Amino acid sequence: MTDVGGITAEQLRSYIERIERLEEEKAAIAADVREVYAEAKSNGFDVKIMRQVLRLRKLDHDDRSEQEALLDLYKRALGMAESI
Amino acid sequence: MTDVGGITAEQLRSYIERIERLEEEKAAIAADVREVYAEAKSNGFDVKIMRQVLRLRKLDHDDRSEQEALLDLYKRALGMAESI
Amino acid sequence: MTDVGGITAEQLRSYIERIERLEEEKAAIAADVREVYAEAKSNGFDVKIMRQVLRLRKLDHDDRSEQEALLDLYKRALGMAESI
Amino acid sequence: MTDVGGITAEQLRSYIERIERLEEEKAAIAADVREVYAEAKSNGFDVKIMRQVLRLRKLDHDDRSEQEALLDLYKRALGMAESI
DNA sequence: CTGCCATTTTACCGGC
DNA sequence: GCCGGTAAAATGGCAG
Repeated sequence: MTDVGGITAEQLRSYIERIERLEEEKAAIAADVREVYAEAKSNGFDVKIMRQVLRLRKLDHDDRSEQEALLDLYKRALGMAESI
Repeated sequence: MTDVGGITAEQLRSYIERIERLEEEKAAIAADVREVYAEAKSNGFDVKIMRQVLRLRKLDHDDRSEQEALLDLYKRALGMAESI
Repeated sequence: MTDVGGITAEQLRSYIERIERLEEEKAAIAADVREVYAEAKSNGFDVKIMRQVLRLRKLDHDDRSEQEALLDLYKRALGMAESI
Repeated sequence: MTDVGGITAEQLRSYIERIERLEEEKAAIAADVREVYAEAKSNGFDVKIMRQVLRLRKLDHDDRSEQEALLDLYKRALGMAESI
C-alpha cells in the first residue's frame, strides 16, 4: 500500500465507501427498531421487560445452538475414536 | 398488560417478532461488513488502520482536537514523553 | 484536571497505577487458566470440547439468572399495577 | 476419554471446576478495575482518556510511530486533510 | 499464519 | 441533561 496515486488508493477508497454504505443501512434498521420500541411503549408496554424477553429468547436460541455444536463435537470425537 | 388471552398478548408477540426480524437483518449486514474487511485484508490492507480511518471520517474536526488536547494534558500530568 | 503539578496529577497517577497492578493480577490468572488447559490437554482431554462445556455451563447459569431477573421485573410490574 | 464412570470423568470435572474458579477470580478483579474507574470518574477524571493513557503506557514507542505512519499513508491515499 | 473466540472498549438508549 | 446499564464493535490472544 505505498502506491498512493494509483490503483491501490482507488481500491482502498472503494472498500471504505462500501463499508460506509453498509453502516448506513445498519443504522437505518437500528432506527426502525427504536421506532418499534417507541410504538410499543406508547401502547402501554414496558420496554425494559420487552428487552429482557428478547434477550431471553436469544439466550434460549444460543443455548440450543451450543448444545447442537457440543453434540457435533462429541460425535466427531467418538467418530474419530472409532476410526482409530 | 395483564390481558393474557386477548389482543394485548397478540400485540406484544407482534412487536417482539418485528424486532427479532429487524435484528436479523442487522446481523446480516454486519456479516457483509465483516466480509468487506476480510476481502480488503486479503488484498493487503491493514484492517485496524482502515477502522481508524472510518472513525476519523465520522468525527468532525473539533471533537478530535478537543480529545487530543485532553490526552496531551493527561500525558503531561503523568510526565509521559510527547509522542512527537 | 488542569492542575498539572498539584494533587490532581498525583491522584491520576495513583489511579493509573492501581489499575495497572490489577491488570497484572488478571493476566497472571489468565496464565493459570492456560496452564490448566495445557495440563488437561497433555492428559488426553480435548480442549475445544472443554471450552464448549464451560461455555454451556456459563450459558445455563446466565439463562437462569436472566429468568430470575425477568420474574422480578414481572413481579414489580404487577406490584405497580396493584398499587394504582 | 470414554471411561465415563472411572477416574477420567473425575479428572475432567476437576479441570472444569478449577477453570471455573479461576474465571471467577478474574471476574472479581475485573470488577475491582471497574470500581477504580468509577471512583476516578466520580473525582472528575475522564475514563476514556485514562484508558488511552494506559494503552499508551503499554505500547513501546516504535510501534506507535509505525502505526501513525501507516495511518498517515492511508489518509493521504484518501485525500484526507492532515490532522495537524 | 490464519481464522476464531474472548475480552475489552465504545456507543447507545432508557430512566431519573 | 446526565448517569447507568446494556448491546455492538474492535482489539488481542489462542488453537489449529
